[in-house]
Amino acid sequence: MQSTQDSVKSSAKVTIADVAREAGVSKGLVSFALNDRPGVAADTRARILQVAEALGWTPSLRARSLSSKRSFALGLVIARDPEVLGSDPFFTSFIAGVETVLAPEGLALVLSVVPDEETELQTYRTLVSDGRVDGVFLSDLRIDDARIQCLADLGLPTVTLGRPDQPSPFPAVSIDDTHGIAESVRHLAGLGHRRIAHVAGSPAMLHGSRRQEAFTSAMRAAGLGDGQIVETDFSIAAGADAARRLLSQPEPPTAIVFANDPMAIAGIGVAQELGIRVPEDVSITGFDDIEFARYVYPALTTVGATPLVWGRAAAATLLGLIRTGGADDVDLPAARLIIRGSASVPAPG
Amino acid sequence: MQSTQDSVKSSAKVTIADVAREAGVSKGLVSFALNDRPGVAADTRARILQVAEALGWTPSLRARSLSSKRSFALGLVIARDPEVLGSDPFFTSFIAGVETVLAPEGLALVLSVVPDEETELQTYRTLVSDGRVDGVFLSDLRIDDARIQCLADLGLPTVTLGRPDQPSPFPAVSIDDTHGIAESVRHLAGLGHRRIAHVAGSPAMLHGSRRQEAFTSAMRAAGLGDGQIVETDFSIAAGADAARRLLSQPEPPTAIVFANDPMAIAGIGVAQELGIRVPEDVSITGFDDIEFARYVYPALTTVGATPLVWGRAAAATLLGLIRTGGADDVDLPAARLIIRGSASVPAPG
DNA sequence: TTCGCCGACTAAACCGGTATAGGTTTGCCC
DNA sequence: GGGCAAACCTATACCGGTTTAGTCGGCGAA
Repeated sequence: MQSTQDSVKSSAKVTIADVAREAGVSKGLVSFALNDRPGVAADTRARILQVAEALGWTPSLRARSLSSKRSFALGLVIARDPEVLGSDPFFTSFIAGVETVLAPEGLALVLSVVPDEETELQTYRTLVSDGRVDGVFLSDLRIDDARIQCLADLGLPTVTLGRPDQPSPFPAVSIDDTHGIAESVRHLAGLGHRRIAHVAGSPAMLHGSRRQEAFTSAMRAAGLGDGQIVETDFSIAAGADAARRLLSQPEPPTAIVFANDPMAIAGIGVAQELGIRVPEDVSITGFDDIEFARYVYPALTTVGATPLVWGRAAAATLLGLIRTGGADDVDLPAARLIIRGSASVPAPG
Repeated sequence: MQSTQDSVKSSAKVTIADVAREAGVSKGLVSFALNDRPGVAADTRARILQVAEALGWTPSLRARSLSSKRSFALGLVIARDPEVLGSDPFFTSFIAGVETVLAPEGLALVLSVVPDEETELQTYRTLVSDGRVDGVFLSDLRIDDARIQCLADLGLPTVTLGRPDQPSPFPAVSIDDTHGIAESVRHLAGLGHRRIAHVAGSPAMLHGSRRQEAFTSAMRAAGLGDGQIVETDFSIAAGADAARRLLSQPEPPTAIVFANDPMAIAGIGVAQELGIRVPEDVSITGFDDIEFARYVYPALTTVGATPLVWGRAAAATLLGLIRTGGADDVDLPAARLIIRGSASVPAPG
């Protein structure tokens, strides 16, 4: 209140040189103190940090990027038809989870939405050659996924969402979704269903084929044969088509296990449209537990995925990989079946 | 195939200095040629670019950022409860639209998902002080929105999604959503409905209050009084609650206009749960035309928004603002009513 | 012929950090 | 008391572009 002090003397950004001068040390030492590295006396370090604080100095991200060859950002590339993407709430929740660990670290998330795989590979290359990110999340793993080799070649630190079907140099953060499918089948079998069908996701996608396998083996284990399977691309439209096909048969299944919630919800809609009651005439289960699942009628019996938790774990793992050069695989708790109203005992006969 | 040529001689990144040497000019001139500025002879420029091409030179984004004080990235901050966010497909489509214009320009999108407004303001400040972005999109405009002043103070180029209710220094990219609401009311009135209710979004949000006003004035214009209105926060849960409240009344409305699709879909669920038939006993309309709208039963009569187009327009406008220092407001074509099965003539009586 | 000016181009400073090769102290040991 | 190493710290060269202050040659006007 009493001094016409500096501190507002100029709106020019304060730099490391200002801090160094004010603290009576060299730029280099300020840098060392900031990144707390050995070789700085404790009291000197304290003084430097205090001066920095007083001057309100924030090291320039840009300068840091240039000299340290890091970018302080992580990347996520999503390859999907935007139209289809919209109905899948996975990514928004996943990203929210990622943010919870990035934000406190001062890291940013660079997001790309691209239409196809070729563009996706190109995007990774650009991301690397621009030095835009320090690492990426690899999602929607596919069978024999070309992106793994691409990212390995690029030398870009990566965390895969799920364990690839091929040798991979990257840590995987996975959630066991086969358990939930098996639980679904057991639940339905326990209710008395014998003709259970599966609307599978794309067999080219790892979680699609894995859930399908889980379905088959659970069916066999329950002594129900292989069960009828219709493959889709995970889209709502495809799910609706599959449901229509299954339910229009002479002897339709009494229960359908859908590989994701959007398709299951479309399935409920198709059944109703056909005058088939859910769950009296056909039981339906989904996978994901998206918010809609609780609010459609009947409420969807589904398997609860936790994209937010997944995002958090993936971000923590990627951060560890980048900082220490290595990271272990992480296995999240298996997704569990959530019982609501869309599955019940089959109609007699 | 025949020459053991260079080009792979060293994996070291080729820099502007390499290009300059190879082309026999100075670094500065290469820079001038690259950013095609006056003062370079046409043939010299051509030669430089050709050498750059031959050497496979890509200017370092980091170096460019440092010296030019730009970051070649745009930002989008979303403040929402991640749980609620997931059910709203708006952003994924919007982002996809944004990407279609950013990608060809070599720009990246930095995305932040934050839990509340205070964090959002802080995020903008960090984004600016880190020089992380060259501009941002401001979405989910609120009444008397504090973010506008904040962004103006920060001097961050901004495009608002919709026209704010206060003086704003920023260009607005808007879509008229009142038209669609009015169309909905007229459609329902034309079918013979007299008791029409509105499940409004948050009155604190601009599109919430605007749609509500549009509803009210359309009702009056149709000579149907003010109509019953329930305010929500746009969330599915709130929409379900509102529907339950409305439909449990002694004299429930025969039609409900929902401020968005997720709430409308929840509304259909609630009605079915209560044993109220849609559309026989109650007609329902939504807003957004999310993908689910086509696949629930009955298919949702709703107003078609076009987030992808919006994203494209917003990105183009923001780009223009950043590059030329100014940009005009853009008005997208009004959202139109899409008639499906969830609204029909009311039951007699 | 000479001056002035303009367009093309060069050299070097600069952006704001990081990294590294020295320089001082200081303390300890023989 | 000289020798030496560890602990601290400084000076300076980067990182790879952009930008500015000049340099230089040539041409039109005086």
